[in-house]
Amino acid sequence: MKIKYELLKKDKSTNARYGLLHTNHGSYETPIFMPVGTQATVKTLSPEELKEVGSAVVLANTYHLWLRPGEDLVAKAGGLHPFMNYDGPILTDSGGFQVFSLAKDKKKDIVEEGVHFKSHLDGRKLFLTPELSIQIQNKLDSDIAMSFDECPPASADYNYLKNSVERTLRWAKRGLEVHQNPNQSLFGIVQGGAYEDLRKFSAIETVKMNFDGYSVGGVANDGESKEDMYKAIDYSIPYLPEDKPRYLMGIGEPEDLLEGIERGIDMFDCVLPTRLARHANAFTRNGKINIRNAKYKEDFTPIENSCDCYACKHYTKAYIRHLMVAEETFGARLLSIHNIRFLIKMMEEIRLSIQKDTFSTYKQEFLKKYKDVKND
RNA sequence: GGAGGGGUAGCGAAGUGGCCAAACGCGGCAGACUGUAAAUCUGUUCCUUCGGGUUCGAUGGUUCAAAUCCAUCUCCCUCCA
Repeated sequence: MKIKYELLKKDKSTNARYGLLHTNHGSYETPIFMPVGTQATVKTLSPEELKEVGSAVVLANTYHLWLRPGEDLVAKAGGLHPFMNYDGPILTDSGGFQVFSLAKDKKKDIVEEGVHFKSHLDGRKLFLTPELSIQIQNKLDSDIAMSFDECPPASADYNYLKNSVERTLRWAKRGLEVHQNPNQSLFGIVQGGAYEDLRKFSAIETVKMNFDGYSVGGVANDGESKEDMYKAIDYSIPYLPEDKPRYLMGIGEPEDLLEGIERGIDMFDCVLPTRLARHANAFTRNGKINIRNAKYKEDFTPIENSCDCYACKHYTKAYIRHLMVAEETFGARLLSIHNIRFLIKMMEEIRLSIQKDTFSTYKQEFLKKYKDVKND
């Protein structure tokens, strides 16, 4: 069975919407934040811990699992769900982003057929095509597969983007044609940088192919300004159908989640909560803090008194700081739990506010506090 | 008592006449991170009113110039007695 999106409530004053995402592994409210587990694990967290923080969908990555351990091995295990012991929904990214991020300063050769590039593991030559990406994802047996798109750098000019958008459309079609897994949904990806006509064209043409959901891509590239990101969303959303989920790829700063939701996004994924955790940063209602800072040395209070996560219920900043300074992995785990819980709790509150038509107020008040931040 | 080796920034450790306020590592202090080649990377780390000032165990000397050469003292390590 494919996923199904059920729109339950539209915010009165913004494009924010509240809905339900029905999957083969449960139904979940949207907007939703999805943690990233590139190599079939959300770094440092067990599936049980993911559940405990209220997480539902997790991401895994086609490129990485293709290279290691290989999609056939995962298929032998019965697919990603049994392989990683996760019974919630799994979304696989297509590898399009890796072509961009791994080969940033190196040789890569994007041709009509696909992309030639080198393995980050052993340097051997690889050739990834839209068909191969989809076939791998079929075998991985994720709930949601992503089209293989080209993720152009933020510096790409109009002409490059125009060609890229057109090629991404052809790739989307090719992927759709070979997609076979009846239990797996497939999303199309809208590209086009911050250009209104390109985003519009990309959205309209992608929607014509009738995917199970649509995402706005190319917004988490380095060098991309927030303004361009918001434009990319604004220019894409009007052409996306209301009865399908909209997914903003790679975005996870609290401010950006609010901006995305306000513009009509339902799904987000981001490595930020887990990466920041490993780098000793914690989200708080007043902004991010670096728990390694000397000022927390003797701070025997939780990261946040108001937080209901395992880390905040049982551990102090002084202790977590000690763990991070001593490079103990438990520190990264506690911070990952907290950071994911922070974003998920935020989404819970946002969903409630949309239902009560108070999203705008919620956003305003959240940002007001979140900005007090760095002047403490 | 004898022979040898050595004392360099918070620690370890290069440097053995000028390019040395002194490599590098660690530690310290900060910062970055948005579809994870990231438990990674970057900056900074004698004092300063940014002109400069004071450093390489101590003191004195040689030299235009000393962490680097000489003398004395002092402390540490190894071996022999």
